[in-house]
Amino acid sequence: MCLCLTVTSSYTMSKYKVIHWFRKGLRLHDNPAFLKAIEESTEIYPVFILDPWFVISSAIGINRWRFLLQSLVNLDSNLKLLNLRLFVVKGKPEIEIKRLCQEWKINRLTFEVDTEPYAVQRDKRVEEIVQAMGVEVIKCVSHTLYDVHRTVQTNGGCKTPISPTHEKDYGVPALSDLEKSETDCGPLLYPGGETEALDRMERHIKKINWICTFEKPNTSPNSIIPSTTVLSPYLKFGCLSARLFYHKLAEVYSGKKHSQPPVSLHGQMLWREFFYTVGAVTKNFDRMQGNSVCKQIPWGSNKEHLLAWTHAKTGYPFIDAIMTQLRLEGWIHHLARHAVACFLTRGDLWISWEEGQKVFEELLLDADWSLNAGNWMWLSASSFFYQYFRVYSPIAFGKKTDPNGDYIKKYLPVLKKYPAKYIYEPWKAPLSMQQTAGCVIGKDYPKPIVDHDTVRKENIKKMTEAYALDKQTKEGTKSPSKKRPSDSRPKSSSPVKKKARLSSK
DNA sequence: TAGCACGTTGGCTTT
DNA sequence: TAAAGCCAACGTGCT
Repeated sequence: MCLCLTVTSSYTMSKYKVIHWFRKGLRLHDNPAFLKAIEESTEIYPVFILDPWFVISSAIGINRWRFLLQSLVNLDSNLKLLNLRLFVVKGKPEIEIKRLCQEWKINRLTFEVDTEPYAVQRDKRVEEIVQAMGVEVIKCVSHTLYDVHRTVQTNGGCKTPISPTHEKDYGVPALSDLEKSETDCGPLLYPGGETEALDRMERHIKKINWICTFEKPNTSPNSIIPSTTVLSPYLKFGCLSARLFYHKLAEVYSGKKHSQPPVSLHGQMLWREFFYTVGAVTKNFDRMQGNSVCKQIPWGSNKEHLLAWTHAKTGYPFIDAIMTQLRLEGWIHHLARHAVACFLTRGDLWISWEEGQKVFEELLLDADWSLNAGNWMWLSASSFFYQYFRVYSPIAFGKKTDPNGDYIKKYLPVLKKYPAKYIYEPWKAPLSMQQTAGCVIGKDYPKPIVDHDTVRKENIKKMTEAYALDKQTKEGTKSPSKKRPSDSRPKSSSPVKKKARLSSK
């Protein structure tokens, strides 16, 4: 069901001149705010604003820029099928929306609610400005599924007034218009846009057995062909509706035996929901300090190590292959994210998860604010997950699903002649073998920047200390009246209870 | 002494 | 809230 909020309605007209402001939600299917926009409208201006806050920021990598622009091109194409056009505008949203409302004599503004902190502030400012101008604001905070064809049938009467200079004034820019270069992009494995999103979803939905038996922990982090759907970039930009996918899955499940949350595909959607929810209501969710759910851990700083991790030069082929795939292709498997995140933080390098979060924010096509912060806290055992003695081995973990190291050889071709025995630890190969393989460790490929066995033990000890200090600090800030005597607390619980508690999360 | 049963150790680890 | 628990390799002692 669509729950729309009409924020202000200063005067009533039977017909509206409407701006629908696209931000996320770059799609026509399951888009109630857009549907609202074309209801009762004589003129509709679908607008996307290239906010300098994003354009100037170096925090968005080239591959995600390409994905976004492709999504806009596709959105414009799909709008054309409805006799509509997209207007792409550069500038600060509060200024541009105000200008366009005046220029086009707009009396209704529609958009989809966005819960990220920057968006919340931005939207509040925009709303105040247009309300003062007597523009009705409609925000949709919950949705029903809408079929595009039904939308067309119901609303064939409205159109976008187009000037002959539309492309020049409001066309989707090319990467070069944003002073970014196509040649910096990696291979185009995941084209942006709603059309591709729906195609990709349908391709997976057809695999009934695969959907019904899907269990995330059993998928491979290092297969050459992705072992999961790679719908995440499309969900991040809203090229695909999360609810549409959820319902499609439910249709497949219906009447059949199927896997369950948290490991099923439905489970993955619920994890997304979980992080969005906690991210929306937790202050400073993307930082350690001032974040009520985050353990305070005295991370170190080592610029060289951070650079080595960021640029795939740690000397651990499994880690470096993952970081190479991330930079080149913009997507890595969830468990691969675990492996490199653990390595950067509590496992090996003892560097703050906030640094890793920044790198992922730049390089991931699916970089999603809430999920990124939440998962970094998870992996660094700063929140949600606390079993910090479970450290991923940069050597053993990948071997389970790729004993021959094909994944490593693909992304680190310098090691392609290494035998399977040494592919995860090439520094152990005899020098003669290194020479025969054409890759001498320390010369053609880095030596390991840390000794995993050593730092792992040191870091686990540091985590113990950090947890103890964190607990002490938290107890110190509690009011004494609420403090329970320690001997009244249950010392332990039965395995059954523990299990139940874990799975109820 | 091979072969087996069983205890110990070490390594690893999504939800 | 939070130093567990699984598994496989290895060791030991017995027949």
